Amino acid sequence: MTFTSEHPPFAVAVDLAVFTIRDGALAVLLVERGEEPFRGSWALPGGFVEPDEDAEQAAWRELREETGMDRFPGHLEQLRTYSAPDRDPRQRVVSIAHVALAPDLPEPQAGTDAADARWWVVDDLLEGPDDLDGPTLAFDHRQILLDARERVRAKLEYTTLATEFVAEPFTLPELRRVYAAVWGSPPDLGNFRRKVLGTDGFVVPTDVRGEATEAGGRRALLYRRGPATLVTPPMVRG
Amino acid sequence: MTFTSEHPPFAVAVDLAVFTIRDGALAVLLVERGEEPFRGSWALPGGFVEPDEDAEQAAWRELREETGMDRFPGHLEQLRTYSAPDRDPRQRVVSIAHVALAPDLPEPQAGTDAADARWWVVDDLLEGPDDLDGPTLAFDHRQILLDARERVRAKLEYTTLATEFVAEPFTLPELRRVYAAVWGSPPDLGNFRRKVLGTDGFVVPTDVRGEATEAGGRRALLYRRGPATLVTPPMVRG
DNA sequence: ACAATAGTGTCTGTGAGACAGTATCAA
DNA sequence: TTGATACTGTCTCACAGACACTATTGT
Repeated sequence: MTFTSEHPPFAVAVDLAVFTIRDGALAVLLVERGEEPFRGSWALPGGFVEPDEDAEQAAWRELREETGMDRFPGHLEQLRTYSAPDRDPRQRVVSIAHVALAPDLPEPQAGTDAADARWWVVDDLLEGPDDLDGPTLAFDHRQILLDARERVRAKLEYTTLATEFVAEPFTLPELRRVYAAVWGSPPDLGNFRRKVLGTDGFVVPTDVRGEATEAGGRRALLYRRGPATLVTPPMVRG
Repeated sequence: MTFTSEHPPFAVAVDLAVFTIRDGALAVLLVERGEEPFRGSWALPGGFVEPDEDAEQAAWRELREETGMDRFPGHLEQLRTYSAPDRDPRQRVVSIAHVALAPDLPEPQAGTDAADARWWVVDDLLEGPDDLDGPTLAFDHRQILLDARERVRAKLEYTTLATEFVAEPFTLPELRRVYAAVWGSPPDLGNFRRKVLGTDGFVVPTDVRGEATEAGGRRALLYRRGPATLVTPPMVRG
């Protein structure tokens, strides 16, 4: 590996697929671009990596900026890096994409360089013959979003990551609705409870029951996240 | 995401953890650095991404250069990107690390900028109280190697990737030795056969038996790789 | 009482773990 | 014939799938 300073300059960015559950559906945060290229298009939030930070720090910083929160209350992990030479028409930009999960967040603030920002139902962006209900995404962000969704779907199978989608304390029916939203159909009720409660450290019970809903029905017990991170053997997608 | 050309220049590199099975052990290709920094240290092979290629193309190119083969005969995938600001003392270098798997390869050629290149037993580099038998790796390559090994270990559980470690045609005992090398102990013989042969498209039988060994013993049937890529439910690490 | 939601119990099949036994080879 | 290696069979247990049943709430 020879280094000479004639190597071409790259810009290095992070892009974020920030997921939450809204109204029973998996939703992702998009920003409307206020600058060329793709002005007016919707894109994943992101930004350039600064000289004194690594990609993860840059991702946390963008997360705080885009959501307007001091401390983003969810999970963040690197997804993969996208590096096609022509992925940005301006110059060579390599993007280190990340996935973030959070409990239902408030409507986001439009950042300084975004015209607008809002949550979109992921299926409206990715499904259907012609992505009926959603806009076309800027850059290669459709591919990033596809990869990010698949990462989340897969990780719900063998990790306890689903708990990052609910605010503490939470009920098991709430947690089950996370799986329903991400996988498209709910896991069997009894088997789901058996798996979650049988996995040591997945959730820890409180002695408090949740609020009554207007429809009536038994009030569910509240839980908090446990220390476990892996589920073995994995759950299987319904 | 605002773009202005004052964003600092990064160099973008690919680094490769190239694995093979040699003498029943998982081995990785390292090069001895002929340039500063870390001159004389051992490092993962790699190089800078050129203006007209993406990271994967750069990785394939490096793979051909380092192994001296026209067409590298194995599997390649992106691992993750390492971006600590001080990971290279010369300037800001972001490295998109990759994992490659191949059947037993010839001794490599030292490249133009490497003093030497050879295979190392991975456990000699990573295990033991003070990495007894191996050198200290340059840059953050010890961490990359740790992550790469874990990726390979995990992927043997739920994919058919093990077949990339053996040349076609191969026997089931050979394939089993791959698992033994990567996981540290061999899976149960009978259960292993049941799983591999019971997974549709994992391997396809030929009607030929392998060569006799000098120790004698029954000659094993030869197989080729099948079209399947996933193993469900996964194998579990012994 | 009834509807709605939370939670329990149980039957059954699949498949992994463990390991004993059989087949085929060279010397 | 012996030792070495390849291959088959089987018993058992854990656990997921399916689904019926009970419990607790509001109206």
